Amino acid sequence: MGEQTPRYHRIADELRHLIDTGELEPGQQLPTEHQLMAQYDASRNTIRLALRRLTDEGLVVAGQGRGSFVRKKHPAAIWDWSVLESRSRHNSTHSNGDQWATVVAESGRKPRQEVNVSIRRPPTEVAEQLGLDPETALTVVRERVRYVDQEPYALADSYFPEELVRGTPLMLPEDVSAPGGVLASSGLIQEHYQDEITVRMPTRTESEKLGLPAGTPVAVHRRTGYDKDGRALRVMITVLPGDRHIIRYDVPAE
Amino acid sequence: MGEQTPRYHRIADELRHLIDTGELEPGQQLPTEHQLMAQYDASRNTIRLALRRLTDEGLVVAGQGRGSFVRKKHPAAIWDWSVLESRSRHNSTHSNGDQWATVVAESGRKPRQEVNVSIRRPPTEVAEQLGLDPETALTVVRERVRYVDQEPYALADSYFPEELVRGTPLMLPEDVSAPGGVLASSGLIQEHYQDEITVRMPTRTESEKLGLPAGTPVAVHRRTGYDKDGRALRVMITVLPGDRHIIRYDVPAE
DNA sequence: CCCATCAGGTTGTTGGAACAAGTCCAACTG
DNA sequence: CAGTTGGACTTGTTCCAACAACCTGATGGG
Repeated sequence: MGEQTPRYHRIADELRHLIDTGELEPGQQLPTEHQLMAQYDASRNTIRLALRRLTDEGLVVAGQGRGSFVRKKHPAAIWDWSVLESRSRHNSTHSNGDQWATVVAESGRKPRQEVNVSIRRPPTEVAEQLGLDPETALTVVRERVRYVDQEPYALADSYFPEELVRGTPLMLPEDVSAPGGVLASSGLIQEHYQDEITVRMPTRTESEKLGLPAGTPVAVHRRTGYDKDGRALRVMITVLPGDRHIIRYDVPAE
Repeated sequence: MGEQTPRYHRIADELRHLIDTGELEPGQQLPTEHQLMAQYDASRNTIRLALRRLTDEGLVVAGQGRGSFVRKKHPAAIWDWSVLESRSRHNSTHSNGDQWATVVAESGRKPRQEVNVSIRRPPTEVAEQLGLDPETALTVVRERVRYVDQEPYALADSYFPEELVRGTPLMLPEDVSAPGGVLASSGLIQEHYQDEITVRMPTRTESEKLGLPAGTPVAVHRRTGYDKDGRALRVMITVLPGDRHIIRYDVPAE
């Protein structure tokens, strides 16, 4: 009986095919595990393995007591960090700090953020980016959880070298409309950014804060702002659930 | 016995903690399932659920007959599609088509690609980006599988409107050093790009082509090139395994 | 009529068992 | 000594069983 491919693989493949071809529409309920057991003459374990496969691929969501459903793709929000945009705001030193709230509000949805400010030693990775000594350096950390229409949307943590922002409004746990502007008022002008985007599975805490269903990876967007001398002024790390975001850049070619 | 959090959650948490704190180092073998069964006095099912949790998070890889190991993070390759780079190549109309091979070779590693060229109707998504009729439009499709040192690295599919490239070398299934240049020789100059990055779990075929271990998401980088009249000349879709890539942009702020 | 309760259905968790398939190394054979 | 074989070990697949947690809709009481 040594089939080359396991049974639950093939069951998953058949179900996936039904989803891909649209025979099972987004939002529609899949057959129950019991029904699938009968349909494929397999044990519940095998059925559950097949279903787990689909949920891990992000095609299906299951809810205890409710059933399993074809996942409907979120209308992905466009996260435009393009060059052109930052250019169009002439001489703008606005960081994306909270022009975010503005942009969301303009699109008719309701932004909300929880802000938490603390002073502490940054992760070594961040310390390196800021050119600080990982052992001794202190940073002001602004941790934000962003919601749109009460739905968790992204995590955004900003790190500033402590000596640069001591005594500024950045250290207050309130929305700051333009952290970049605050930096600028201290003569600290972000002249260029370096963005690095990586992809991974969420940690457990990220998963909880963002309410992510299984099989949802995240993009980590790390923006480091430099002044004209090449000194790093801040690092912002944004964790974006993969099912809710498109990151967009407009790039002039020449 | 109604514990609030399931047993396999807590077992996974403990193991994850060992990994996070470095008590279990990257590459090191975890205790076998049997040992864990004894250690936690749990059934094999429960242990396997805990382990699966970790593999799904990308922290652990398991091999049949070998054991389970802490996953060692790949030395991530930096995928620099920054503005500055494309600017520094004065008047360059090079797309990233195969300056890729050059860049890889310069870093002392060995690039290889399998190229497959065909003419067919593009996915509706691509047709829209190119401003073509999804029902009738034809595109020249260049599908590449890229390897570095024999390891699969990325999938890169380019779509050109068929009428734009008819009769050009782009239709030959060979490496083309500068598809952008080829376009240019027909008077088609890409004047600006729009990049869109999304994150998702790989499809099964992507998983196979790229040899991805479980728990590895991918970034999808879609670059659309436009001429100065805003006409879309091509779409390149690159699938980048999350464990092997950092996408980088340098962005001037003003 | 409205609301609380309850029964039935559904997925989640945990235990147990057996065999399959792959890996690794030691012992054996030629 | 080289190559093969075999056995022990490990993860992979599949079955069965029972209970827990949760949701939904129907039932019945106020």
